[in-house]
This record gives sequence, structure tokens and C-alpha cells, in this order.
Amino acid sequence: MKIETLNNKIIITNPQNFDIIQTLNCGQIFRFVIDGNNAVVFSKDKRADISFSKNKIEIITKDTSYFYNFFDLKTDYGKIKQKLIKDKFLAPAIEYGGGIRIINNDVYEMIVSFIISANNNIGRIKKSIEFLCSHFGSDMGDYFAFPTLNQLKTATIKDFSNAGLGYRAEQMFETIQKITVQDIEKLKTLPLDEQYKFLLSLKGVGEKVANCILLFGLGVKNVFPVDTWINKVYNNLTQTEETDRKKITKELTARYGNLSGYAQQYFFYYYRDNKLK
DNA sequence: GCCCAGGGATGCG
DNA sequence: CGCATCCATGGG
Repeated sequence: MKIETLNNKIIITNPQNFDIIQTLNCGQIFRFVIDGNNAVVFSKDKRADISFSKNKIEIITKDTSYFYNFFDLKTDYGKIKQKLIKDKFLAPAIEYGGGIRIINNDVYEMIVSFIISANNNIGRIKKSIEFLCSHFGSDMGDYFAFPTLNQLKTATIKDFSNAGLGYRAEQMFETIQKITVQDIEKLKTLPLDEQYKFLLSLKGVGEKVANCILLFGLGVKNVFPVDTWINKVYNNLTQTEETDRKKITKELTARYGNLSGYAQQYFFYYYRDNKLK
């Protein structure tokens, strides 16, 4: 794999451990469109237009360094997979979704997105987020930016309800009113336990959502978000009917350690995509 | 009509 | 602490 960064694009020839469709479709990001061999990806107020084939990926964007980090291009996924594939449970999942990369997205955007995600499905999550962008985000000409915190502070409970948040509308309103730009900046500098504590103090954020925010928004890899799919994976692999997600989270984080976040995404994508039990 | 979706808040013991 | 119950909404 060779990565070249030019003025307005990143060119990846002979991509290894990087599949655009897998990376976009594994549930870590909600603002994207795939059309054949092209994709458009949005983060904050930024946009990347991507064309991809078997031996080439082109990421066209004004913000090359942002999307270089966004797609985690500095990390050697070959090494990570080499370790994880020794795990007999994980091997088929890595075989299936070995082109997944863990995205480095904006923390605040992840807080809003994953509050919406609770007990929800990806189609509805995407629609709600699009609503918030088109009603509260800046008009960038041919798309809308993700609303800034101060823009979203103008939204009412009714607005969130109109966005399809259902019973999460009140939680979102409270959290958006409570947090400040300074809180978000400070959050990035805190040690893990304090980051976790802050996130759990927000309405609509529990253990699973907090772990997703840490993984996709703060680059923390020794967390293992447990949702309904991971719960199914766990029961499938252990031949149990465990429902205690705290226990499952603890066990899986202990098992995969600093590679938990990667393992979790391989599992999630494989089992959900194949709709296994 | 029931079940499910990248679960969390609340109340009760 | 652990545990049960409730929570909007749209698609299958």
C-alpha cells in the first residue's frame, strides 16, 4: 500500500486492510453516501469525495490532513490483524471485514450521534442526523455541515422530536444545554477514567454509548461497546443466554485488551452483515 | 398485531 | 449495588 498526499487529494495505490464500503458500513459513521464505486463522506463541516476500486482509492478533499487522520492512515492494521486473527472466534470476522479501519471522528459529533443511536436502528439514526444538519447546520452550498454546539443550542425539545428522536429528544436537549465548547476541549485532555465519568454524567449516555464515543471520537481502543449485536455474538460464541451487558463488556475488554475496539468492529460487522442469530 | 433496532433512565428492594 | 419496567418510532 502506497499513500501519496497531494494538495487536494490522497491517493492510495494497492490498498491493504482498507475497504471503503466496509469502513463506512460498519456502523461507526452515519453521514455518508455510497454510489457504485464512489462515496461521499462528511465530518463536522468537511467533505471528502472518494472513488475506489480494487487497486486504488482516491480521497478528494480540501482537508487532506483531516481525512488522513479520519481514516486512520497512520496505523498499521496488518500488525493488529496478525495478532487478532490468532483468536479462533475472531478469525472468520477478520476474514470477512478485514478492510475495516476505525475512524477518528469529532467527539462532539459522536456524542450527539450516539445519543441518537440508543435502542435505534441505523436507517433512522442517519435520517435524524440529516435532519439536524439541514435544519441547524451551516449551508455549505451543496451540503449541510454538522451543526456546531452553539447552533444546536437553539434547538428546542420539539425540534429534536421533529428530527425523529422520540423519547431521546428531552435527553438530547438537556445534554446540549448543559455542555459547553470548553467542556468538549477539556474532555480531550482528561485521563480515561475522567473522560468516562464525564460522558456518563450526560443525559442519554450510558456505558455502551460512552464506549462508542471513546472509541470513535477520542481514539481510545481498549473499550468494547456492547450492543444487541455484540450481545448476540457473545451468546453465540459462549453458548449462553447472558443478558448482563456490564458483565459481557468486562469479559470482552479483558480478553482483547488494547485491541478491543478493533475486535469489536470486526465482530459487529461480520455478525450483523450476515444476520447471524 | 408483534418484534427489533449500535440502550438509558428511573424506581424499588 | 442488581433488577424490572418503561420509553417513541419506523420497518420487517
